Amino acid sequence: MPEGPSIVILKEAAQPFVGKRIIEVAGNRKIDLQRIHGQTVQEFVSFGKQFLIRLENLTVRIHLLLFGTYRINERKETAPRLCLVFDNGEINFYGCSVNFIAADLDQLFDWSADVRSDSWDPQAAKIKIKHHPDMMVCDALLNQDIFAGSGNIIKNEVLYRIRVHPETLIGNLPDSKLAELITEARNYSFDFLRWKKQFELKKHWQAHTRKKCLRCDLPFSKRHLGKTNRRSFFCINCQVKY
DNA sequence: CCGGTTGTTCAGCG
DNA sequence: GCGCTGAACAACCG
Repeated sequence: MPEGPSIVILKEAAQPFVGKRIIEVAGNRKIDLQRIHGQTVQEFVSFGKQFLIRLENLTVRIHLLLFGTYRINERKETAPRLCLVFDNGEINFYGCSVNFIAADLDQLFDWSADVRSDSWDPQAAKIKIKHHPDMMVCDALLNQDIFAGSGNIIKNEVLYRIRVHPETLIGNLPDSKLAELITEARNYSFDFLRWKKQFELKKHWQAHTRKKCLRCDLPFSKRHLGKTNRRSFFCINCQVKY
């Protein structure tokens, strides 16, 4: 479900509830959900993989993790972690983390790190990533402080596009390749969003879960790499280790 | 039917 | 206090 672009889709789907009052709250999350009963939705915000529901005096933060799902105006068999009912419908969240944030969102979130947002700042990303010369590029693309919203699919697709081996250290990456890395992290996020909306995301995968390289026809390597130890699909022939 | 995963946090350890 | 590891969470696909 949830790399950043999927959260953008959720935000768009939830728009009918902006300005609406929560007339009923339920869910199996072990916090006092009734705190938000009666509050009005000011706006829905996406930040990376997080979905924020900004209310009058606090914000609900939802993270769908690996398996989280949601339903709008319908319910699943299983009990929702959080259910919000409005006078024009309801939204249900399952298998996710739910927390309340009382702090100012601008203090908490670095909006410039969200690769998919208008606030994305590639120059800021360049400065941040250069602080980690010993970090592998595969870990950098999963670092939410630098590339908020980028996940394992985006990681694999971006590294294949720019022909860089996932174990390349940031400090060894030529400046031109670093620039490509930052540019393509954003580009692929937009492609991901467009394809996901058309229900054809998987069709466009060139690296993720693929068995062989489209460029040279050699078998892909599939290994768990980096400190994040996540699946990497890559071509040792076409992707250069700097 | 089982194994694996588009993710993150936290406890426990050395 | 640090970094590392593994567990926990929980749903769906192949």
